[in-house]
Amino acid sequence: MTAHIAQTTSKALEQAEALCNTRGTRLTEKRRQVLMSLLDSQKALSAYELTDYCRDRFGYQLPAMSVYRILEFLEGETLVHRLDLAKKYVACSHILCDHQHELPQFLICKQCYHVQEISIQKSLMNSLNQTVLTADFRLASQQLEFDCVCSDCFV
Amino acid sequence: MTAHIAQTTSKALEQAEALCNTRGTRLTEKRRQVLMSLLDSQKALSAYELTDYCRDRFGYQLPAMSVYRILEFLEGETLVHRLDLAKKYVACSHILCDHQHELPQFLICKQCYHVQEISIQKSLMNSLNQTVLTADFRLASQQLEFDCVCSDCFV
DNA sequence: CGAGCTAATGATATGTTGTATCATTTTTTT
DNA sequence: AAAAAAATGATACAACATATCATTAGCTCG
Repeated sequence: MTAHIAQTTSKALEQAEALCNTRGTRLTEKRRQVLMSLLDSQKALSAYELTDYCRDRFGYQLPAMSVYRILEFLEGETLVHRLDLAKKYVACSHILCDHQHELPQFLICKQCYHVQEISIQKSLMNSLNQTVLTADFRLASQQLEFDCVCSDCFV
Repeated sequence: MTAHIAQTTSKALEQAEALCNTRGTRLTEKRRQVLMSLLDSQKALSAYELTDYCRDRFGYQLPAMSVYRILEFLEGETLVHRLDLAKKYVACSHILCDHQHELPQFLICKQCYHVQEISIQKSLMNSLNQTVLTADFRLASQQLEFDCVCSDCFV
């Protein structure tokens, strides 16, 4: 039943499953399918786009409510990131790495929703945190998002 | 009919009106009221919150559609900024200044929606732009927004 | 094994933010 | 005052999201 899957996708799914097992959570069939969709689509998708994607790919309509719950689960397992700015979701680009990562930052192309997960230098983040502190605020999260245009979309 | 207005608010409104006049646009009564609401509330408000604010303050229900149009106008005049992250709107904090400003950055308290308009050092912005370029993206705007917690809300 | 519990999913309703479109009113122009 | 342009109102609807209750699938333990 599982149609063609890119090799990295299938490896990532294995890894994701293993990770869930060690944590005593379950990567159910539907959760797996949502994650697979995000991995394969190679870009950020909204919850409703995911219901479409599942319909097209797996031949059944996954209710939006379920998608939201599944995304919430996957986010809790750090397999997926929610992008506030785009109101979309992406697969974590580090599922296949076994080492721990810094908090990610995201560059989101507001034209095509390609997402690049980067890591901003410590010194830059320090300056930024310092600047924010000076104004008597604190960053709510070190996981920043930036509205961008990618090189493909830049005229 | 105009209830109590803080002095800075009334000065800002004057300045805003003058600015519109020189540009050949009109700061109509409703536009004035929306701007006044944002100035007085001292925090970011959503379009729908503004309809409530107007109802409470001016005794009539300004339709959401009108609020959106008015906000669009005010944004065009740089009297108001739209905050994507918060999906809310704030009065520009520089209405009373007569000089030109750098592009603003915003620190938004995600608890109480107090907004601080700051200006990030050139060097920091340069580094950031450089980092983004390295990933083959460009910032869509230099007007950045950061999800924050303000000192009042920070436990 | 099967009754009972928990976790996961489905179905439905509703809330929030925002846009599209057409009608009406107000203001400006001539 | 008539015609044109600008602003506002009314209505419908789209996209994203949450709340709540019903149902189903999996697990546990006598």
